[in-house]
Amino acid sequence: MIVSTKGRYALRVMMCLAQKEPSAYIPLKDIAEAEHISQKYLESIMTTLSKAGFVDAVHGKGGGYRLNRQPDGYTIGSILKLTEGSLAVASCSVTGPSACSRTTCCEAKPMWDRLDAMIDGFFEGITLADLLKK
Amino acid sequence: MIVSTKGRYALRVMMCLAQKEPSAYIPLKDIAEAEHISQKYLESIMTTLSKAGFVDAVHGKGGGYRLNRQPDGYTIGSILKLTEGSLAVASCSVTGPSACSRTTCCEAKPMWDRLDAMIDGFFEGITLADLLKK
DNA sequence: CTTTTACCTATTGACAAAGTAGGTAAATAA
DNA sequence: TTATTTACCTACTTTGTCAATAGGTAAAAG
Repeated sequence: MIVSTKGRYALRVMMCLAQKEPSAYIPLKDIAEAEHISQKYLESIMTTLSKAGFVDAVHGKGGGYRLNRQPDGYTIGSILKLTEGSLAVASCSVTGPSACSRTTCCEAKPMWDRLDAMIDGFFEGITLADLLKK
Repeated sequence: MIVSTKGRYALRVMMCLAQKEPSAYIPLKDIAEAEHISQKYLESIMTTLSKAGFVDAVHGKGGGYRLNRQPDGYTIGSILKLTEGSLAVASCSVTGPSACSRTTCCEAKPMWDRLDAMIDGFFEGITLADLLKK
């Protein structure tokens, strides 16, 4: 499973916001209820989206979250990469401490890399607006 | 991460066997040592491969495992699907008890399905022989 | 100054992945 | 026949991540 609930919830939330009045701020509570997601869990996702500049957040009464771009300004890839951290298919393609030690000699690595690139291209070629059209 | 060690180990083992004398039986111990995989852990993987008819297994002295087809008779997809169970990208595309309850109404489902099909095509289009050529 | 909201730091529970332990059954060589 | 080598089987432990929970603090508006 490449995409966990975190990424899928993020997608749903963004789609939810995209269907609201663009200027309106929607409180987290409302989003959680509409999407049947735990309010507390959703908090961490919204914070991620907010810190990355994907949504505007406003405190206090009348506050909440809203998109700060048109729906076609968000690729699915950007949302998923932000919330999932990585979309790597196998740890072979990962760099850093959890990287595969065989990276330099593994015959399969070019295959993993090709697939990673393919998946990246797939998600970068779809925007929120595309999903809403259906 | 779509592919765990189980699937990656299975790939390596199959590639290892493909490079041996086709008629020879290779003991599990030798494979484990050559690939630096825990002998006990590898057992469960070999059993899966054997039961599915991907390799021949022979007990006793002089026994072990060997491929029963040419390397181009194994697609990477068949090996991964066998050992990983499923290559589904999101639980949206899974059927059964762990399936996503929104399946019928989720706007994103067609996207997951398209990606799943793409990944399946990718892995089914590569054989063991292809990997060995590199 | 009270309410509403976002934001922050832990902790818990569930579950699967990864690896371990200790046996049984089959086949061969001696 | 007997000892050895091997595959096969069942269960357990460890580890780590995901998903969710708990209990606060800071900002903004009425």
